[in-house]
Amino acid sequence: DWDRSFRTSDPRYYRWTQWLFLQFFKAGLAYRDEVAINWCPKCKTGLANEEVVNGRHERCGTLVEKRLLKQWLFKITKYADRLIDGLADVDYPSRIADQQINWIGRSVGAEIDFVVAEHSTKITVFTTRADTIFSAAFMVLAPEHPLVAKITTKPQRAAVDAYVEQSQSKTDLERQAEDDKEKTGVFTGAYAINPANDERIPIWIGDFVLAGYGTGAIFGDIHDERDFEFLTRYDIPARVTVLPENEQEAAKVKAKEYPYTREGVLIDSGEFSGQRSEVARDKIIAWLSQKGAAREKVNYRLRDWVFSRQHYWGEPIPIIHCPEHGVVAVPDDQLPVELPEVENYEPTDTGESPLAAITDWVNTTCPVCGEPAKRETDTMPNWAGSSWYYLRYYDAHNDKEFAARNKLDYWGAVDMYLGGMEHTTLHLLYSRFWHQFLYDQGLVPTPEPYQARRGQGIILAADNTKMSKSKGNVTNPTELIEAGYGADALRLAIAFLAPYDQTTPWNPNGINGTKRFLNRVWSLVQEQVAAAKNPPAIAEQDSELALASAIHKALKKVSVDLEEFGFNTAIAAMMECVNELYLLKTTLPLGSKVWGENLQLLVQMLAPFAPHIAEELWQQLGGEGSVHVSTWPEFDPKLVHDKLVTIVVQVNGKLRGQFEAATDATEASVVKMAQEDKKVAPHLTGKKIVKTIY
RNA sequence: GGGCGAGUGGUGAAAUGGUAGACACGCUAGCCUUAGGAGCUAGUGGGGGAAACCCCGUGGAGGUUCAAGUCCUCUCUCGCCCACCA
Repeated sequence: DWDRSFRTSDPRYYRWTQWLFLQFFKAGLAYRDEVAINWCPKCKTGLANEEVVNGRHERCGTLVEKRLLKQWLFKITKYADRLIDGLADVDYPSRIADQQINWIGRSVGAEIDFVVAEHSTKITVFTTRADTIFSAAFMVLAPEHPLVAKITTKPQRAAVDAYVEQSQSKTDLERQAEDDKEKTGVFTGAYAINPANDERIPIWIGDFVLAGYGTGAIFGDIHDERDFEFLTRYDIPARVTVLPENEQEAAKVKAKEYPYTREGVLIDSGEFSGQRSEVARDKIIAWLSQKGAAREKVNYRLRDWVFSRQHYWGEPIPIIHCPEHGVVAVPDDQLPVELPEVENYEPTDTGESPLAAITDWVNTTCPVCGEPAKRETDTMPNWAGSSWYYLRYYDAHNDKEFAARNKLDYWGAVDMYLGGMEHTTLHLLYSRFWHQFLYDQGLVPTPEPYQARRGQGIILAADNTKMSKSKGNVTNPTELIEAGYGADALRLAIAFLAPYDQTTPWNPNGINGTKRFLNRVWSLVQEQVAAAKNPPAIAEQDSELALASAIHKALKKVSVDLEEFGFNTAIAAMMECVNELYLLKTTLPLGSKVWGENLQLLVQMLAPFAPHIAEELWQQLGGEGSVHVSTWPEFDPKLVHDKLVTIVVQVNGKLRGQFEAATDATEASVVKMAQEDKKVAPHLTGKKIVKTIY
């Protein structure tokens, strides 16, 4: 419906994107914080975690750097559980749901406090293996951990400072240890007290510990592969507290031959010795909690969503900074905050948006006090406008609300949402988050935006890599159409290529087949239309029945396959049907009313796949109105069943013969026919039939 | 290292546990045509055979079953996603 079209870059649209942002802001879910964010030096902007793939910006492939910047963030982590649980109520393919669950990375464990010896400070660590607490041999802080400077002893200061500086200059990719690269760290000189057994353990810093996950600190022991590697390298004494039940294996574990990371039986763990580790885990957390040194904690791999961009192109974040009143929302009646006209929209390298240079735009007044204030100059990411666009289709031109409630109620959730797999942890996740928030605010009627989701497969180039403009391996559809194939043949070729959700290479010759098929349909109808001027006198009932049967069998297959996205097999069924019609027309002359009616059914089936040719043929066959608004035909169950069925006979599991039998033949008669079949009989002579399966 | 998925002809692919390779591409031969990069007909998994027909065959090894591409166990390979996430 073209009356409902709009652009997300149009101020009449992004006015509401800004308004929705302010709802997040007012609910405390959009906040400003100074964080080490991913920075793309080429695009000169900050990025969300989701936009960094293998240490590179997913758009341009540039190696991402870390920068400490004051940024707008969305508290998507608050919705982590909802984003997981909501998947149970929608129809998504499991690989999409699994990927989102995996991305959110829910991890249940505990936070445990270690007191720093000779200090009053505590360091909190996160662990999923509280049962191994008695084996804690050392502690490691991320280089960015706020306590590093405070606890480092004088003799170690120089080494620690050097290490911190070195880690900060590394990109994420460089910090990631590859297989041959060893973990590095440096001792702070300080010690922590293990709350379980009061042992002193050394505190190290190491860049394999991530500042952004958990508490940025861990305790290390022999029951973790990374920790094992670290303690081996730096010769830190360690103790085994979990043993496998297998005695031989347990001996090797005791000898510290390798890190034992699975569940087992606790030893050397105070009152918990002798218990199964998975049972002891919760008890130890409870025990430490009583002492005030631990609490249950769930962590997520998901990070809060960095929402600021330092681009000109983006919706301005509708915020005013007032020296007196701080961060103030732009009042609704002053929306939209439009992008100013500029000479130069190139990004700067300062971490500031190019908007910051436009003083007469930046300088404004505070909506609260009317005193001079400055506009926020960061803009929103491309994901902002796309996070709610589907709602705007319900009420595309409303200038009072983002969409009227009665229209939202009427349309409800999106029934079927098609899109690429690459959106799974970007747009699809983001828009579910927005929608869940809007639902909580009472602004939309459904808890989830999309009832069902399907991901289409990617068509690869002939070289088996993804078609992309930058690689220049793209087959341009326009060229095929200009080469005389037509849009219908192209649509069919794409749909026929492979199952809808499958990634598959483009076969440049496939379109020959679909064009040939359409030509055959076309010719058949032309013959019919011409012959109908002098209809044949004789009609043969058996052939007419065979004709209807061929059509209805295809109709059944197409009807079922359409619902299941089985487009390739639906098209195959129509091809099969047309092949059969070509055989039939030799015994049943074209031109009859029966032919006309059945060909109309064929054209109706074809219409969703080849809309243009179907419309033309529909009119040639005398169809009323447009084929595309005609009622989808129902297949006749009586016609899809054959009168004869092929019976296949196996003897001792081997295929020995086949014959045709009437569909309504009795079991006894079919068994008799099978035994008497001239190919089957020789395999039975001189043998006793033990069992017959019909 | 973790998660998910997939391995079937020369190619893309079909196949509620019941005739493996539907449908198509490509190829071969023939027909038709002034011509074919059009159309039509026939053939096209491998091996054997004059033929009827027989044997083998869905990455590999086992298993369940009257019957396995399909179910189970182990294993190899490839693809996608995530990844020092404690």
